[in-house]
Amino acid sequence: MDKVSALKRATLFQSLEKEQLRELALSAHERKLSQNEILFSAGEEAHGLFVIVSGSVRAYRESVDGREQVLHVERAGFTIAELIVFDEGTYPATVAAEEDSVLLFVDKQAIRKLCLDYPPFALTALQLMSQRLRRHAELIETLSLREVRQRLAQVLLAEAHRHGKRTPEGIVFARELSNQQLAARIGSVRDVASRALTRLQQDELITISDQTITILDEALLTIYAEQN
Amino acid sequence: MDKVSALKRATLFQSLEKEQLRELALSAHERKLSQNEILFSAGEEAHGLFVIVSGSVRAYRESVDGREQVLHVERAGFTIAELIVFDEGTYPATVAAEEDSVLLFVDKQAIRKLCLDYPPFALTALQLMSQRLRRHAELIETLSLREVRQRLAQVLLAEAHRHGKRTPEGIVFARELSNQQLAARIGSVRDVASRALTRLQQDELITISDQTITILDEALLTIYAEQN
DNA sequence: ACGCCGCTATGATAAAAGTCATACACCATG
DNA sequence: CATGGTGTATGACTTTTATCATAGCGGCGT
Repeated sequence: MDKVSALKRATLFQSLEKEQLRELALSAHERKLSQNEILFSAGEEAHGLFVIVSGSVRAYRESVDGREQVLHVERAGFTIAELIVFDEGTYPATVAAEEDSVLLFVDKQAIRKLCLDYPPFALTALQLMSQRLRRHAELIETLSLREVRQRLAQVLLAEAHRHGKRTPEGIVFARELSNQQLAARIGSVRDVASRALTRLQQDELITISDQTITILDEALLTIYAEQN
Repeated sequence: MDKVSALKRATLFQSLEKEQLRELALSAHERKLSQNEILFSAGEEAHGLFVIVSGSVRAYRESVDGREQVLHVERAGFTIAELIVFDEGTYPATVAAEEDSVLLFVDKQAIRKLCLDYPPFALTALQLMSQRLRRHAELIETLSLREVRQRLAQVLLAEAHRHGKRTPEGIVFARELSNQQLAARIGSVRDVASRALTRLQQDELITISDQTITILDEALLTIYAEQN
């Protein structure tokens, strides 16, 4: 793998010069993950961050009885666990591969050095952290103030925006998440997610057939997700 | 008010030299808030951040039916809405005064300039954002995976650590939060918070009398808050 | 073809949370 | 001292969410 060009594709390293990327690449090493393989667990000692070269990973927390809540999902070009570079703490969440993935580990000292030597990089890092904070704030609001079916609607809308195609019938996209995965996103359990999905179909907000989901009326579903 | 020494007391500006503080102080201006007065609302155009000089403020989101979820509470020496400096977005939450408070507004351009001119400052900012992210992750876990009474227990433990006094009977602290405020912290409503509080007393985990709360057995309450 | 695995669906029921109504204590203020 | 505001407590009830059990589908390897 060409580590330099892999790093270059990451948003975090956008502002860096070739020379800086080369230096980073020296300390970077590759890590391959099969689907659902755990990269690290919440609370583990942290020595660096990871750049996602291909595939995608999820960061989640789990309760004693095995229930999971996904904090965020990151895809190629993004980084995971940046925050441990700056506060010297342990990993704040467990991270596992959503699909087979390739990552690059980068030592935290190298990143800190970049911040000090090259301020524009620090600004990029701050921007990324800001976006993450915003998304977390959204998630907090959703978990606290909306109910299961609305949260599910939000996830479906997000999926639609990520990889849906607009057609005369509505926004169409391949179903990539099992009921179990949906449940982990919305803070519930498999059974309840299944029912909620059924209900959205009964209410004629979506249709599902053949692992293909159609959002019949985006505006309507959006109102439904946010109202009350 | 001496703006320079007020700024100096903020964690965010810890690493700055006198000269830099003086320059910041030039553009800073004071804002006084009475209890519950709103500083800004979620979604408003943002031009800078605020340093809390005295008092405390809460950042929260609300639903259409008026229910609130507190994201975090900040006290003197801390800053609020730092993230808007770095991602050019609007304010991510509504902020209101928990008690009568004095704040200093600082323009975002001044902060960006500091990041570029003086990298150690950027690192401090990144550290603060990291801590905020960690706390948000905790909140997400709590909201998603624990039930009301456990969330309440967590809030009480946090209050105890913040301003409780250890005595032979347990940790004692003045009750500063109404049922309504407790509810907003744990993502529920007044009635439910009231019942949960009653229940914690029945279970002999805490006692309340005369606006004074005693945590009878910290270890026990902690287990209760986290277990299952 | 067969059983096995992973996934979905759904009925029955229980538990948790929320809603609504009422009552009461406390305190400031006219 | 009556009045209104604020905060608390609690019973009765509904809705939402979770749990448990069962059944079915489709793919896969032996």
